[in-house]
Amino acid sequence: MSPQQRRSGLGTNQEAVRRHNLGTVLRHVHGAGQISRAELTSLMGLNRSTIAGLVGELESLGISERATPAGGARQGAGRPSAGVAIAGDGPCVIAVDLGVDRAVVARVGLGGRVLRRAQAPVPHDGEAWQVGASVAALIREVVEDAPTAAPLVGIGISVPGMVRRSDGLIRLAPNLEWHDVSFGGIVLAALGLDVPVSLANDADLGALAEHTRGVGVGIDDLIYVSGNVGVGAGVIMGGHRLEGAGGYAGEVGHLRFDPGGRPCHCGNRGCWETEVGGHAIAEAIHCPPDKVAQLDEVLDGFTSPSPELRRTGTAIGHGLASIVNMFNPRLVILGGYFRSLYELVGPEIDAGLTDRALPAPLESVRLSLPGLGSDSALLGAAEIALEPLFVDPVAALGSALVDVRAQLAG
Amino acid sequence: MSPQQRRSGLGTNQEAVRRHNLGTVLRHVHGAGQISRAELTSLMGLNRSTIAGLVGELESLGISERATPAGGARQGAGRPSAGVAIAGDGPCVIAVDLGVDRAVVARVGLGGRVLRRAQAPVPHDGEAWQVGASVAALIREVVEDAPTAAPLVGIGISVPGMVRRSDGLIRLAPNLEWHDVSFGGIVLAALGLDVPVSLANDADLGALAEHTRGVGVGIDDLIYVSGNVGVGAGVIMGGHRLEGAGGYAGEVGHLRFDPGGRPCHCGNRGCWETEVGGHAIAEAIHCPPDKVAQLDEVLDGFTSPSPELRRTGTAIGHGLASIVNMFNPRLVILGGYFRSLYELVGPEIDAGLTDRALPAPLESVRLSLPGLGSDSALLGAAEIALEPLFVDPVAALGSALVDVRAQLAG
DNA sequence: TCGTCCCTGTCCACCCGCACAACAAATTCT
DNA sequence: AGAATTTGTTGTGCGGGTGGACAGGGACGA
Repeated sequence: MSPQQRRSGLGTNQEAVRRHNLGTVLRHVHGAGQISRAELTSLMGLNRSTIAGLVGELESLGISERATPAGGARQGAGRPSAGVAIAGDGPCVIAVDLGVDRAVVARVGLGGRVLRRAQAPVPHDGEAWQVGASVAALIREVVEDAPTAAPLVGIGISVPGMVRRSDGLIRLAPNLEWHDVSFGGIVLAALGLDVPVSLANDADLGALAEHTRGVGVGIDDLIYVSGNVGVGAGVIMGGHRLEGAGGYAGEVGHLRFDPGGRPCHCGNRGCWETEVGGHAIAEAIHCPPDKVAQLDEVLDGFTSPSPELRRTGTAIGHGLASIVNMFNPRLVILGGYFRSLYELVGPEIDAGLTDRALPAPLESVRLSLPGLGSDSALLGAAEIALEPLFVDPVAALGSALVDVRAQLAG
Repeated sequence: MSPQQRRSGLGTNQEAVRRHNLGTVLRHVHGAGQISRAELTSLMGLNRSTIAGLVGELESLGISERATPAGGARQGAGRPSAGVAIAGDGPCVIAVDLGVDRAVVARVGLGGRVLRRAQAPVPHDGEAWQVGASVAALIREVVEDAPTAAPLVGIGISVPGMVRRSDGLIRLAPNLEWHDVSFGGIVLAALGLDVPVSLANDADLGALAEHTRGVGVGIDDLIYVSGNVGVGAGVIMGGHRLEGAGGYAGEVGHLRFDPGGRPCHCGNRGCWETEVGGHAIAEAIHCPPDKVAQLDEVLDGFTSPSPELRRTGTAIGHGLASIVNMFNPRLVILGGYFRSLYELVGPEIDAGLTDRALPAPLESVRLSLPGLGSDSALLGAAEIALEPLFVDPVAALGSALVDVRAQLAG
């Protein structure tokens, strides 16, 4: 959601104004990590005294605290502006990055600061409740050292599959072999807690995180293409997540690529994924099938690309061209094992894209590696969990969980 | 733009609240044509007295006028609510639908009412200034009988090509053979006027119009696929137009369809357009190439589809499947000659889509014909010209042109 | 070292816009 | 016809952003 949330046709009353302004201040603090009141006034276009009031409210809510004027970048004369910093025991969230072979869990505070992290392998044929128990154990671990005063706002979970927007149901996670799994409920049950849980697709969250604090800061039209066994994309257009009717937008893996190509697990032939998906690449580099989940590590061991890999690079570029034609992004971020591939066959990918994309969309697009490394999805999960805080800080804190440690013990 | 315009990170003051609420009231009046104050209060969630104040301001601006309680649908007891209707000599806009072989121009008032229309053929090899002069003549015609009091808010132009969002430059209109044409400036120069001009792609405007007052009312995720010699799409996601970095989003005609297919004018092989574009279909039905621009009329003469046409229908369905997978729309509207085709080979299109789309996005999508017939793009052009009125009615009226007739005479 | 300049934080009165309550008006239901 | 119901109108109150006055705090120049 954007500073102005997307309501359709509603009016605005002054209560909503306050909510929005308070949330926007917090969003700026979150984005910058630390920011001066003077910057806030110029960014938001409000009066000094108004900003003072808003900042005061955030402080009394225990979200932010006054900081000494940021030592570094002093620009001109005049009284230095007091900083607004994120409170040490301010609100935090749990972020979960569920991968095909491992789960990463982190406690994350405002500003995207990872306060503590833990991870564990996930069995290949694990049932959802087993994985849920394992994730719950990791959550208990990262909550262990949380300050008593720090409220837990929610849990965000990144999923390698299609997640229904309306209720967070995992419709299909092919590489976990899950169908219609209510993973949020499973984790909550395993924890014995009741906090807001948000789930979303890993590529969508990668896009969100890169837009908030990665290479995509300030770029309002970007796509994060993720290679994680399957191929998917997260799309941000006009500064907003592209979700689609059900939340399934961005399924670029099943773009028609070559009608005479290999059969795909979706039932068709020659989907893009059959050419550039994890299994296709594993085959191209003669990597054993059981190592597909660690494909990025395997690829990092390569120093020079084989001809097969070069051909794969071209195929990636050709697929990206369709994506660029369809969405006209300013930035395409290559995540997952595409990250390692871009190091190896970058020129082939670039050439494939340049060859097949239309001139107009091509001239404004740029390819890039993720700015957050392999943490994009994890930090994106933190972002969606934090989101309610920016829509209505007071309400979000009201429904947050206080003293999580005690709650988990009891 | 939505009721809440997309500003990034700005604060809201009460002046903005008033602007927004006034614009939102007007948007509702525009959408419904006529609406009661009571409906406005419940739609916008504001107090009766606030709505009364807003409606009063619209009346004093000469935009709306008080109407007798809508006779038809009386529901319960109680005093009937006074209606808000669009003023007879209220603001209006000029809408231009530039086609490959003809231009349609209309004067359109709020509520999407076409007050007067005119059209003329456009020479196949016309230069931009010639077409501009012809459009200017049509504009003079439709303005002839405009009430003196009615202010002209702007001109909206639908273009069969790629339009740069930042300045409305026509980057490429392949079937007009235009490159980098500043058509807005040309028309204004021919008129000797200075009013706001907005240009956009015809498919984008088709989507917009169908979303506002066609089959897509209330559906926030839809795609309008337009067949007009070339194939393009207009995308609305989350209630907002999908524009992309440069404004070129939705170029679905150059999706990779069959790498071994026919060469496309874009330089590649086997773009979707080479299978389902105007020229391909003309060939399939043995229609002479110079009649491609009137393909819809030719198709309307058919009663039963040939096997070639059936194959084309399947190809359309397969292409739509890629689009549905990428965007996950709730509604796909088939415009241009796809409209006539759907009457002929609807089952083949449906089957092609069902065959190739993923189950999750497929289950919520529906195909449909345009609700506005062949006027979608024209009414969409009116919509973008009216847009400033909903963002800030007072400001838009301030910069509108009064007594256009006199201005054009002088 | 001191004074000036410039910018910022704080406090105040003020204005604007929405909400709320009370009353009048208009229609339906009994 | 009277009660019930819903809406328009009016006046008052309240919340929230604005703007000015004043004080605080650092940079720069003399």
